[in-house]
Amino acid sequence: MFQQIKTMFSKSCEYAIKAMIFVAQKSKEEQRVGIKEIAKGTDAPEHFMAKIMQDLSRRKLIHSAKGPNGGFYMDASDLKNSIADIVKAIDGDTIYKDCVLGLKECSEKNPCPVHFEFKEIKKNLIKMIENNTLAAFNEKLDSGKFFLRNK
Amino acid sequence: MFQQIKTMFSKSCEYAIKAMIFVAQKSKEEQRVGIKEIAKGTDAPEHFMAKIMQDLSRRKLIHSAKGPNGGFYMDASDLKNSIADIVKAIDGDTIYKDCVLGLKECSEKNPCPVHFEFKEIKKNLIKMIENNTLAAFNEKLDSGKFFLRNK
DNA sequence: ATAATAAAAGATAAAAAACTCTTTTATTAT
DNA sequence: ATAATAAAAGAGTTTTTTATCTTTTATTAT
Repeated sequence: MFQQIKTMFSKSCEYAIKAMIFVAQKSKEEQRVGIKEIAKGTDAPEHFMAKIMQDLSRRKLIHSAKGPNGGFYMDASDLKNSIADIVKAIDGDTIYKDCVLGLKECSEKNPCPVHFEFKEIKKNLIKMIENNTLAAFNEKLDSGKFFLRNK
Repeated sequence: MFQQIKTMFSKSCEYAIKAMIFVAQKSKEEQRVGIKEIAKGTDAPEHFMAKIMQDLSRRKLIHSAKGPNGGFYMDASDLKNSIADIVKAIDGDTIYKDCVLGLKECSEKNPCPVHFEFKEIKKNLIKMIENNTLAAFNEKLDSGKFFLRNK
């Protein structure tokens, strides 16, 4: 079988997380960031990223302004959003409820064979994405220690 | 955005894990299991599952025999395979090396912003899927305590 | 040898995800 | 008011994944 890529999140979600971190950093100095700059800065296809930004905007995870000097930006409360909030907005909350084997009725009382094995993993994953807010990233991300582009 | 499903593994991989567990259980009493029975027992589309079984067979994770009384079966060494082996066979080993944000060059020295956050999670996930062999499941899976069908 | 069985392989179709291009709407500055 | 700017929205296309259907090959039992 030749699936090249199978990552934890969808491509859209990967782009969304990158974009949010990118804009978060620029938002420190009250800058608005245009879609072209976001696409370049995250190495994502511009028009595809535009769609994702629309989604994020519609879901109130980010602010936007049309017209000259317009673009995307974040206020203090936007920076409180976590990776989990972004994932929920783009990929939905299936990561919270869905069985790893895709079973609809999988539960504590009616578990699939791998249910209990994955329970802890998922708990840690969820805790992590909930605890990591954009504000927290902003503190960590200082000059050249991390990167968002595909080199 | 309206992706209904975004699970850890691909659909093919979910089916593969279910099928392997299903056949593993039947293999205790030297039974061979036909593709129809596997599809029914795991609530998967028959012809699609057939393709997956071919993959698993080609990759030597399971044995098969054509003709009357033929079907899929496992020997003792097949039962030593872990969930990780199945995942690697179907979804590839991207879970081992790929960056959560899809960056090709992400590494310890050149990390994406979420690299270190996800490092532990992935380590635990990998440990878990490697430690859970089919043989181990066979011991755990006793009468009606777990299920594989979508009810 | 022949018929029946069951997996393997091939070829195609449908659905979802990823990506692109064009038009519209809102805002700002002149 | 007008032109320029930039996001929003609409309408595609392409690629990948999932699923189905048909033909071939191997094996067994008669």
